[in-house]
Amino acid sequence: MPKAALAAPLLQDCSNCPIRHRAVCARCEADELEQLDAIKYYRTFEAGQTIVWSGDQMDFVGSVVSGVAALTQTMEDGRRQMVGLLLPSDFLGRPSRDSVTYDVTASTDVVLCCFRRKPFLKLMEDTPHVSQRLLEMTLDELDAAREWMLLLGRKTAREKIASFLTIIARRGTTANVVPLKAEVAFDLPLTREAMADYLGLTLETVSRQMSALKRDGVIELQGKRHVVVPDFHRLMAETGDDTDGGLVT
Amino acid sequence: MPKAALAAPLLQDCSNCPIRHRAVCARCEADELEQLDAIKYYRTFEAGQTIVWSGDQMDFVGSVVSGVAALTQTMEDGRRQMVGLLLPSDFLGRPSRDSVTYDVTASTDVVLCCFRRKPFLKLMEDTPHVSQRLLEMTLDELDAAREWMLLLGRKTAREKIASFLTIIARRGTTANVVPLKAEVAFDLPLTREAMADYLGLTLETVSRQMSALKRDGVIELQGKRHVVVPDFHRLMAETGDDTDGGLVT
DNA sequence: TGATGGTCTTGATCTCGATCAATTACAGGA
DNA sequence: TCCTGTAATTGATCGAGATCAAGACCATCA
Repeated sequence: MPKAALAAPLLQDCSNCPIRHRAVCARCEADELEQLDAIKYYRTFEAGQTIVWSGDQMDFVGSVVSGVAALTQTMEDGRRQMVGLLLPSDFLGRPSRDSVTYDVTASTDVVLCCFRRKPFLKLMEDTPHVSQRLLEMTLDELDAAREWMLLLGRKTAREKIASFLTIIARRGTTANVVPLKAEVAFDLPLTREAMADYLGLTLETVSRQMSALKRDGVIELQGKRHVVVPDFHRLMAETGDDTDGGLVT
Repeated sequence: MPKAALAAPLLQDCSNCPIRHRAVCARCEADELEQLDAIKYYRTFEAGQTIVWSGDQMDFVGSVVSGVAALTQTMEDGRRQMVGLLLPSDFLGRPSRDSVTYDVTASTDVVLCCFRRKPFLKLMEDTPHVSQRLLEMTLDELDAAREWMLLLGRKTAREKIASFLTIIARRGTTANVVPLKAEVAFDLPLTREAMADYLGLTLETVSRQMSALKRDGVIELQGKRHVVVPDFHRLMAETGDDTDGGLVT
C-alpha cells in the first residue's frame, strides 16, 4: 500500500484559535483569514449525538477540531455501513450542495469549526487556492475510499480488523508519520459496533477477531479501548496489504 | 437513494472533436479552448489492455471519449477489487500527482482524450473554473464511492447484482435521465468476472444470481451481454435501496 | 451493597456465498 | 466442418461469518 503524502489540511495552526486557516493561502493570508473569521463559528457535540441527518439541509461546511465523527449510510431494514470517518483536521460538507445523503454522527465528543456555506462558496470563487486545496483533500479522501472498498469487498474478517488498527494507529497517534519503531499504542475511538459498521462485519465477529489477535500476541488490550501493538510490522503483515517499501509520508 | 444532479462533465461538446472543452469556462471560453487544444492528444486502447499500472508514472490526465475503463486494486495473492468504473465523459487522473495506486484497464475498446499533466496543472492555476469543476466531479465520484461501499459491505449477492444493473441502466443508456418508463434495455460493458470484481463476489455467484433474476422474470437475457428489464421498478425493488422519490436527475 | 443498563465476550448453530469441478455455448481459425 | 480457447452456466460441497443466545464486565446510582 504505497501511501503518498497527504495534502495538508484545509485549516491549520494559527495563534488564536484551535483551528487555523494559514494553510489556505500562502500568498494572501491576512485577507483570507479575515474573510474566514467573519463567517466562522464553533459547534460542539456529545458522543452519540447526530450532527446532520441524511437528507437534511446543511447550511455549513467545516472541519473537525477535536474528536471523531462518522458518516453512515442506512438501508430501510436497518443495515448500516460507515462510509467516512472524520478525524481532527478533516473537512466536512460540500460547499456547493445543501444536503447530504448520509448521517453524520459524533463517535466521541466533537468540536466542529464551521463556516456558513454560502459565504464560504463565495470565498472559494474569489480565492482559487481554497478550491485547489479542497480538491486535493477530496482526492485524498477518494483514495482512502478506494482502499476501503478493497477492504470491504475482498478482505477476511481478520485482515479487516488488522487493517483498521493500522489505520487508527497511523492517523490517531503520531500525526501522519508512520512509526518505524516497533511498539505503538493508541485508544480506539469507536465501539465494537461502530467498528463493525466500518468494516462490514457484525460486532460479534469484530470481538472474536480482536480476541484472536490478542490470543496470537499481535495486539494487547488494556481495558476495552486501549490497544498496544508490540510489533507494528507483525500487525501490518496481517492486513493483506503490501508490506514492502511504500512507507513514505 | 436520493440522486442529486451530477455536475456537468469537465469537457463538453465542441464542434471539431468528440470531446469538448466548452463547459470548462463559460467566461473565457475561447482562450481556454486554445490552451487546452495545445496540450491535447488522443490515445486508443483495445479491450483488455492496461492503460496504467499501479505505481507507474502517469504524465497525463484526461477523460473517456468512448468505451469503458476500470480502476482495480489487487492484493499480493491475486484477490482483485474494482474501485472505479469510468464511462464516457468521466475524468481520469490526478493533476497534482504523477502516479496512481491502482491499475487502469480498458474493459472495452477505449478512446481517451489526454492532456499533458504539467501544463494542465498550470492551466488549473490560471483558470479557477477548471479546478472548481474538477472539485465538483471529484465530489460526485466520492458520493458514488460511498454508495458502492454500502453495496460492498452490506448488500446480499442478489441486491448487488440488481444494484449494478440499475447503475448501468442509468448511466449506460439514456444519458443520466432516469427512465420512468417501465422497460429498459442495455448492453453489459463488463464480463461476469469484471462484474464480480466490481461487486466483491465470485464470477460463479454473479452468474447464478443473473440466472435467478432471469428465472424470476426480473430481467431477460438476449445472448450473454444484452439485458432487457421489462419493469424497471421491479428491478429497483431488488436493490435494497430506497425506492421512494429520489428520482431526480 | 445491590440494582441497572450499556458494552463486550463467548458459545452453538445455521446460511450464504466461496470453492472445486464439469459441462455448455459460442466465436474465430484452419 | 471440426478444432481450440474463452466466457458462461450449473452442480456438489465446504467454510467463514451471521445469527441466536447466554454471560461477563464495569460504571453509575440509589
